[in-house]
Amino acid sequence: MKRSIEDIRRQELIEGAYRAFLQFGMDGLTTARICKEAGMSPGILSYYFKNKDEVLFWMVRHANRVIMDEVVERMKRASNRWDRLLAIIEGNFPETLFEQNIANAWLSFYVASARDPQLQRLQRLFHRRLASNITSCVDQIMDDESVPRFVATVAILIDGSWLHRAAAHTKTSSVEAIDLIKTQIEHALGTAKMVEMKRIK
Amino acid sequence: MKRSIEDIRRQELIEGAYRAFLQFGMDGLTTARICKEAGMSPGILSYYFKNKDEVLFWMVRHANRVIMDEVVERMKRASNRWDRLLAIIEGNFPETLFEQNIANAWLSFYVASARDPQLQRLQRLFHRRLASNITSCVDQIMDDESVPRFVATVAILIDGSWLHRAAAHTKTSSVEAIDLIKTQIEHALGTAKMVEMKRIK
DNA sequence: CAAAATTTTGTACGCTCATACAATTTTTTG
DNA sequence: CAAAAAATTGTATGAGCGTACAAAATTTTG
Repeated sequence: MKRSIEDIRRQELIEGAYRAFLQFGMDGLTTARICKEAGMSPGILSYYFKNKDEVLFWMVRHANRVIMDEVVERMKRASNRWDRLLAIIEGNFPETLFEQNIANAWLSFYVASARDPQLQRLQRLFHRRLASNITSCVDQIMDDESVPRFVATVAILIDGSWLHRAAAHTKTSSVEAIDLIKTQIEHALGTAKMVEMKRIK
Repeated sequence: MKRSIEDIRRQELIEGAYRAFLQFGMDGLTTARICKEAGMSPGILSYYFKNKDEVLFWMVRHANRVIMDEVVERMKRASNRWDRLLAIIEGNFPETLFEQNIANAWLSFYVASARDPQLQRLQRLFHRRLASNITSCVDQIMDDESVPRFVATVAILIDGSWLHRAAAHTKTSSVEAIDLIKTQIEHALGTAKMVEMKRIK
C-alpha cells in the first residue's frame, strides 16, 4: 500500500513537471509551479523527492520516452532498412510535439545539461540510442569508417531542425521538417544505396 | 570629455559581459560577475546602464559582430558565388570560437531570446542577415521557389553543428564541421549548379 | 473508537540576485 | 586651491526561489 501511494504521487509530480516543462522550459520550472501543476501544495515535493533536481531528472526521462515511443511504434511497422531510417526521422517529429514552446523547452534542457552531470548523462544516453538506431540502418551498406559521419549528419539535421523550430524564423510544420531531412539524406546516400537499403531486412 | 569616459566604461562593461558570456552563458551572467570581469565594483552597472538587460543586449550585438567580422573578412576574398558561399560557412566556424563552452553560450542565448522580445529581435536580425547572404549566392542558379528551402537547409546545418558541438557527443573540430556541411551542400546542389556558381561573379 | 502512522499543508529560513542610492573618492572648473 | 561636478564604491532592500519542518488533516491499525 505504501509503495502504491508513493509511486502515484511521484508519477503525478513527474507529469506535472513535464507539463510545466513543455510550457516554460527548464528555467520556468519552480517547485511551486510543479506542485501546482500536479494539483498539490507547494511543500509536497520535498516529501516525495530528495530535491527538485531529482524530479527534473525523472521528468526528462519521461519526456524522452514520449518521443522514443513514437520512434519505436513506427519502427515496428517498418519492413526494410530504408523504412526503418524513415521511422527514426518521422518519430523524432510528431505532429503534436513539433511546436515552438516545446522546441524551446528541449533547447533549455540542452543548456541545463551543460552544467548538470546527471542531465548530461541522460543527454548522452539519448544520443547514443539515436546513433545506434541510425547505425543499424546503414551498417550493411557502407564501410565502417563512413558510418559515424553519416550518423552525425542525420543527428545534426534532426537537432538543427528543432533548433530552427524554436527560433521560428519561419513556421515550419513537422511534415516540412521531415521532408527536408529526407531529401538531404537521399542526396547523401545516392540512389544505389537507397535501393539496397530497401532490399535488406 | 563626458561622452568619452562614458563610452569607454560602457564598452568595458560590454566586453566584460562578453567574456563572462563565453564562459558561463546567459544564465551565469550576474551583474556582479560582469562588473568584476570588467574590473569595476558591483554597483557601477546601474550607473552606466538602465539595467542588466540593456548590457546583455549590447553584449549579444558585440558577440555577433565578432562572428560577422569573420564572415565579411572571408567574403571579401571570394571571387565567385561558390567561394562566397564557402566564406559564409567557414566564417561561421572560426577555429578559436568553435568550442564547447562558447557553443553552449550561444545555445543559452537562443533560450533566453524565447522570452525576451529584445533578444528575439536581435536573433531574427542575425538570421535575416545569414539568409540574405546565402540567398545572394544562389538566387541566379535556382528558381525563386527553391531558394528558401536551400537557405533553410544551410541554416539548419550550421545551427545543428553548433548544437552538436555544445553537446560534445564527439569532439568535432571546426574543420570537420565545415567539411560535413560542405559535403551536404555539394550533394544538394549537384555538380552542374556548382560549376555555374564558380562561373558567376 | 482511540491510538498510531501516514500524508498533506502552509510557512519560515536562508540564499542569490538586480537594483537603487547614500557616502566617498576623484576629477574638473573658475 | 577651494568649490562644484562627476565618477565610483559599498551596501541596503526587496523579490524569487529551494528546502526543511512543525502543525494539521487524513488514513490505518488494533
